[in-house]
Amino acid sequence: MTKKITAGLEDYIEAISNKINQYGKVRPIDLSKELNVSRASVSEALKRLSELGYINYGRYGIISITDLGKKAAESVIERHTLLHYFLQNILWLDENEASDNACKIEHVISYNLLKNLKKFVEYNKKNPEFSLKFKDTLKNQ
Amino acid sequence: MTKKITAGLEDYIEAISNKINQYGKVRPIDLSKELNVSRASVSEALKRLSELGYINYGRYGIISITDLGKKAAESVIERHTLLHYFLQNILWLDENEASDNACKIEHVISYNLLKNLKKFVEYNKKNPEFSLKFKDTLKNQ
DNA sequence: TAAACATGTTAGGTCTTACTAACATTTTGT
DNA sequence: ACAAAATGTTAGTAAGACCTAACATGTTTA
Repeated sequence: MTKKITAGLEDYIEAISNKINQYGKVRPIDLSKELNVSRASVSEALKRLSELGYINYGRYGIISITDLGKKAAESVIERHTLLHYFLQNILWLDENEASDNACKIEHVISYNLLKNLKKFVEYNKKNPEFSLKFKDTLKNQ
Repeated sequence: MTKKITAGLEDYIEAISNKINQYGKVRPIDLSKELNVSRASVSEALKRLSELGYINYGRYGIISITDLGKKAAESVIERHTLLHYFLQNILWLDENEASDNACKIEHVISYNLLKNLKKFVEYNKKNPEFSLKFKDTLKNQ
């Protein structure tokens, strides 16, 4: 199991990983915009993540993720993706609301909840009638 | 919609309400044990809740909940109960894990997530085959 | 290339939440 | 009733997360 990290730092490592995957790099300013925090806060978070061994970073240097950071990022992103799918395709929340809620819930769920939710989503994909009928009942209200 | 309150204070107001419902009263020491925090932390939290108008409380006085506090407590407890049910009877987590996860998720979900989850749980109660079959697939692994 | 602008860092605050240790008050037990 | 134990509060400290303002460095462009 990956070492513990605060919800706040999980948000940073998640955003860093996503930006690097999308654009090949991230700058502090991108994180500032993405996470709606000041450049100063980003600077502090990067320093902390770097001290904890999740990223490589130095004064004015480029940001890269370590293996430890990659594991952490994959773990958060897995939780996020799964929750987002569940919220959007089973509870039928709209895109934005699914995303917002996933961003918060992803930091607090246990491993077994993740495991069972994963199986639930799989089972639902194989047997989609239930959630589709549920969707219909939502409309007629 | 009830005014915003931090996750921490929500835990306190929830515990206060539960204890009063169970025993007719609460003392700081009960909250300290229930929430696994120091007596000092409870003291501070009670002061804050009282300043915010959620409880009536003064030095060495008895603790009672205001109408505002009752609304807040009902709101958290509703979320908790619903999540607990979902986690225990649809995702099939055991009692303790359902409870622990509900305690954390209850603080971060949106109103629409609550609303749809409520409907989902209702729908599931009327059509329980899906979750029962899902339960079987969990066993055979 | 040098000024203007964008971006990054640091310094110094604030707020919330928690802690321990010390002190105050209340309750219990003899 | 009074000492001992339990409970409640206050003071002082710390960590996390955020902020603004000032300063440092990099980049763009006239």
